[in-house]
Amino acid sequence: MSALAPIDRDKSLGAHVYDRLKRALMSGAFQPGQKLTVRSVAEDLQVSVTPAREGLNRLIDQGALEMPSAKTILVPVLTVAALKEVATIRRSLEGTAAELATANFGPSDIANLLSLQAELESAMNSGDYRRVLDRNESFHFGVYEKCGMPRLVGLIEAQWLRVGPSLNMLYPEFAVSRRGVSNHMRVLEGLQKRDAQAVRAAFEHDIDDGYATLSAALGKT
Amino acid sequence: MSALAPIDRDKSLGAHVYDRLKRALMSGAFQPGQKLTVRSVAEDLQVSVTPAREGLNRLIDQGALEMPSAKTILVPVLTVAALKEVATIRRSLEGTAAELATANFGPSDIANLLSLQAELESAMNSGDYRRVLDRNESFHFGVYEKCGMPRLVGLIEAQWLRVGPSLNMLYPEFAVSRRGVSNHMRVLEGLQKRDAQAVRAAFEHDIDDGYATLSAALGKT
DNA sequence: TGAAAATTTTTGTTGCATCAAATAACATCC
DNA sequence: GGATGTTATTTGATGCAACAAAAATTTTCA
Repeated sequence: MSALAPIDRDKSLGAHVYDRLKRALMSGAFQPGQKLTVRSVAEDLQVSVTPAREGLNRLIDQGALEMPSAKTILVPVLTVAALKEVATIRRSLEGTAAELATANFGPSDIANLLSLQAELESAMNSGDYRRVLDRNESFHFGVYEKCGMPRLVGLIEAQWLRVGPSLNMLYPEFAVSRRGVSNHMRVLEGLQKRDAQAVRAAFEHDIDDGYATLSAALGKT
Repeated sequence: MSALAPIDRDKSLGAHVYDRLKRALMSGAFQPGQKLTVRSVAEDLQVSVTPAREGLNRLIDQGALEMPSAKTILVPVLTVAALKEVATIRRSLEGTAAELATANFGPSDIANLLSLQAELESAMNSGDYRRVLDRNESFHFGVYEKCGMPRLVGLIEAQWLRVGPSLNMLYPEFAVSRRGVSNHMRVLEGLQKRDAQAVRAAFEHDIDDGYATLSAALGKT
């Protein structure tokens, strides 16, 4: 667990632990199946066990970590069934967020997305898969956040957190899939035409493609 | 907070606290706006502050409780904006769960729902609003749980928990609305015909009706 | 009388020792 | 050798005292 560094203390330590673990999870610092312990996290982050346990429990609550038995905390290994369920939830939630966000998009917002997409493609061309994943995330949430429903966006984040670790582990196979590019293009077109249904459809398609790719990669494990 | 009684100790105390608070919230034991404290919950449930705090924080995490400042925990007062957001999320999630559940329904499952609905209507006729709410909840989750996606059902539960306290406060005005009956009827018809889209539509309609009623009642506060 | 300041009380957070249970390591036996 | 029983270690949970900050209360003063 030395993939973590000490944190600075201003607000709640438990919240800090949660944030740091979340980022570590999304950036692929932990392997699926890896065991975490309250004490090791506490030591790495230089806090006592109480806030460490709080951060871990929050992640367990939202399904970003697993506790198969009373004394073991694991980074989840994504099963095909779990992936399918997350994909189903994501389709509902992200489709809705995207649909609602469309009306709130102005030219400058679209310009921001365009530059994000450009960065994504350049990262893809240079084989920088980690940056591909990062820009992809920014693109998606750049749209969702404009729906003006923070609780909805929070739920979506929780779903991403469940797939994050496995996604990172498989990212060369995943990020190399170029179908995502055309889906994002259709998002941008829909946004420009203010066609909410088209935007929703593009995101749903993107999620379906990602699900298929990940599902196939998972089967080979 | 004397609306709570001591709990028995077998599994995790924090989990128990969470369960008890959840039930208390859904059954209307707390008023929206009411202040909760770690110590009072700990005392009522006869546990130390650590598991009490854990249970409270879990509820805060999923939005069933609020923490407007660093030292105050509140039962949320539902704003119109929050209600609208919850209704949007519920439409997505519950619509999807209902749609997916349809294929898994057999005759005995439908019979169970029918008797639940009969109990609901008899409770409504006798003016037992609390029982109306209870049977309504059982009806909804009786369908959703058959979709075979526990994570999805968990997300739905979290949404109900957000509306629960305010729902209970207003339940005479809310439960008296008879539009729910015809929506449930359409659910049952759709289930019998195995028409997933009809079932989804019926639930979405039910949620919309509930939103409208609650929204109106909320405005009068 | 009423607003501002000072004081007391309340409150969530944190660190840590302790506990019981689960896990791991090891030895034993057939 | 492999299964089984035994011991040692690790681990999450819990209770509790101490702390700093926020709230509530009281006092002060114009």
